[in-house]
Amino acid sequence: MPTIKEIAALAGVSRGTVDRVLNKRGGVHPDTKARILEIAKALDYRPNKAGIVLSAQRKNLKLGVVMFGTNNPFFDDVKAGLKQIESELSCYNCTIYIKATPSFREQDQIDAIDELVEKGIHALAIAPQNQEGVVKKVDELAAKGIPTITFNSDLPSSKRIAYVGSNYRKSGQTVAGLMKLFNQGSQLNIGIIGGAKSVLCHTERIEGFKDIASSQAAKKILNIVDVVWNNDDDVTCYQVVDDMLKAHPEINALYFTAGAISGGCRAVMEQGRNKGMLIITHDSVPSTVELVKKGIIQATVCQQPYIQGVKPLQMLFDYLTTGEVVEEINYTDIEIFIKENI
Amino acid sequence: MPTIKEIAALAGVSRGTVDRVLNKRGGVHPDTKARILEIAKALDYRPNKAGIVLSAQRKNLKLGVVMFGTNNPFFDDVKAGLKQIESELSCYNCTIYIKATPSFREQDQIDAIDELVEKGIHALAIAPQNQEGVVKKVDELAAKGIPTITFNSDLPSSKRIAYVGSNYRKSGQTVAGLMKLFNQGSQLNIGIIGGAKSVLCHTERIEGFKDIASSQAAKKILNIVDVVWNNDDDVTCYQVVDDMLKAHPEINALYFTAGAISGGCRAVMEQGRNKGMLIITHDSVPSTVELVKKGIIQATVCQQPYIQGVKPLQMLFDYLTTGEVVEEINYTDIEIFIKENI
DNA sequence: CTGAAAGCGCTTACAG
DNA sequence: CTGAAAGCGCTTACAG
Repeated sequence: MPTIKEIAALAGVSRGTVDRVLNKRGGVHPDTKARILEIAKALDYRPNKAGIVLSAQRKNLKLGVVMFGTNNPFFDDVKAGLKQIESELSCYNCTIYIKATPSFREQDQIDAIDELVEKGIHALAIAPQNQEGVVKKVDELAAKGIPTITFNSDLPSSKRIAYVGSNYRKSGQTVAGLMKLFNQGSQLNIGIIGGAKSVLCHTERIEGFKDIASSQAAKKILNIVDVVWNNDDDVTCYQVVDDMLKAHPEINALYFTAGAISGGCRAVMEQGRNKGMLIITHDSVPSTVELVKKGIIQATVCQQPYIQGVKPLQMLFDYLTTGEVVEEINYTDIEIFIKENI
Repeated sequence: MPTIKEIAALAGVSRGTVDRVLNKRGGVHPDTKARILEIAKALDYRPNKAGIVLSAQRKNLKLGVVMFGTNNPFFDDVKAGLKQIESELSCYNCTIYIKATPSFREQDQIDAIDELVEKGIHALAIAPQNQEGVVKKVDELAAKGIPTITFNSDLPSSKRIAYVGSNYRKSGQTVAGLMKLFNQGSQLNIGIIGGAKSVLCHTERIEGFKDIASSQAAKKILNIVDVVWNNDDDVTCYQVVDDMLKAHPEINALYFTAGAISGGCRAVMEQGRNKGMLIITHDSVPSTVELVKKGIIQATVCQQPYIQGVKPLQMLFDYLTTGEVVEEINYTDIEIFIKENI
C-alpha cells in the first residue's frame, strides 16, 4: 500500500504538500497538484484509517445525540448501541453528549440541540420529531458547518446528510405479506392498532400494510375492519382493543403498529379471544418477546434498534475524520421473528 | 482517556516498561509491575486501537482463508464479504491469501492449508469439511501458534479459537415454526430434500425441524412423508423431487434444506403441483430470490453469508494486533425473508 | 506556494 | 530488569 510519504518522494515534494492536495486544502501550484494527483491515482492510493484517526485525536471531537421518547422501552436497545459506540470512540478522544427529551414538545427538542451546540459539538445525531422547527434547526446547523444524521425517524426535507433507520412502509408491507401467508385461503378480519396519527412512522406502516391488503391478490383475504389509536399507552391500548373486539366479534387478526402492545394483548386474553387470533406486532421489547414465546403473538417485525444507536455516530466520526462520503439512506434490515428464532 | 505515556509518567518509568507489563511480555520487577497495574486500573486504561494498528503495520500480517464448495452460488455472498475485508485490511499492510478447493476431498483441503502455512500465514480462517484429517491439521497449527477460526461449518472438537456461522439446528426449527404458522389447523404432508447425508449442517437442520415437528403441539400438523437427497445438484434435485411427488400425491409442503433448489421447484411446476404447495428453503441465491418474488417459494431462511466472510478475518486481525479475547461461538442471525422483505 | 518538525498512541530492537 | 529512540501514516501550526 502506498503512503503519503512515498507519493511525496516520487513527486519530489514534502508530505505536507501531498496532504494539501489529497485533502483539498488548497494553496498548491496547479502543476504540482496535477503531478501529485497523477501519482496517487497510478498507485491507487487509499488513506490509512489508523493514521488518520490517530492524528485526529488532537481535534478532541464532540458529537451530540438528541432523542425523544426516552420512556419507551424500544429505545433501550438503541441506548445500548449508543453506549457501545461511545465507549469505542472515547478511546479516540471523542466525547458523546446525549440529550433525551421525554416529551414530544417541539421546543424541548430545539432547546436540547441548542444546549449541545453551546457545548461545541462538531456533529449531531438526532431521532427527531417531525416538526417544522426541528427541520429549521437542522438546516441552521448545516449552515454553520455542523452535519446532522437522523436516525429512527427521518427529516427528508431537511439538510441532514443521512438517515439510519427502518423503511416503515416496507415493514408494514411485510406484516401484510405474513398475514397473507399465515392464513392461506380463509379470510382475515383485521383490527389495526396504531400509535398516534401524528407520528409518521406509525401511519407509514399502515400505508404499507394497505399497499398489500388492497392489491388484487389479497383483497379477499386481508379485510381491514377497524383502525384505532393507543398513543403508545398501555392503559389506553387495553381500552381501545377491549372496545374494538366487543364491537367486532368477527375480528380474527390484530396488527399492532406501535408500542403498548402488552396492554392490548391483555384485553384479547381477558375476553378469551386469543385462540385462533392472529397477532403480529413490531419490535422486540421484553414484554413482546415474552408474548411471542408464549404463542400469543405469532410474529414480530423488527428494525435493528441496536444498529440505529451505533451507526449514526460511527458515520459521523468517520465523516469528520476521514471525510468519507456517507450513504444518504441507510435502511436497517426488516427482521421477522417467530417463537423459534427470537 | 489515559495513555501509556501518562501511566509511565505517574509510575516514574519508561513507556517500554509499561508496555511490557500491560502486554504481559515479562521481565519486569514485581514491584514495578504491581505499581503499573495499580495505576492502569485506577485510571481505567484501555488501549488505543488506532495506535496499536498503526504500530502493527510493521508486522506485515498474513491471513489465510480456505473454503470448499466454490461452485456453490451460496458462497458468492461470502466471497463478497471476504473481498470487502481484504480491501480494508490491505491498508494496514495485512495480506489475505484465499484458497478455494472445489472438491470435497479431505486431502485437497489439507494441502491447501499446508500451502498457506508455507506462505507464512499468521492465522487461518476455514470453512472446513468435517473430516478427521482437517481437525488434526487445525490442531497442528494451534500447536505452532497459528490460531484458526472456522466459519460456515464448525469443528467443535478441534482447537479452533472460534466459530462464525449459523446455528443450523435452530434454523431447522425456525422452518418448522413457519410451517406451523403458515397452515394453522389443517395438516401438512411434508417432503424434505436434503443435500448430502454426510454434510453436518444439512442433517442438523433436519434434526431441528424434527424437534418441532415431533413436539406435542405440532404432531398432527407437521407430518414428514419422505426425506430424499440431492447432493446439491440441480439435475439430481429435479429427479428426486419428481419421483417423490409422483410417489406421494398427498405431499403439500416441501422443505429444501440445502442447495439446488431451482431444479426441485421446476419439477413441482412441471407437475402442476405448485398451487397450494407450501415451499420453504434456505439461503438467498439469485434463483431462490427469483422464486420467492414469483410466489413459488413462500419463505427462505438465511444465515448472513456476507458476515460469514467479513467477521472471521476481522476477528483474527484484532486478535493478532490488539490481543482481544474472541467470543468462541458467534452465531449469525436467522433471517426470515418473504416476498415483501427480500 | 512549500517545507521541516512535532505529535497522535503504541511497539520494537538495541543498549546497558 | 529498564530506558531511549525510532517508526507505523497522517495532520497541523509555524516559518519562510
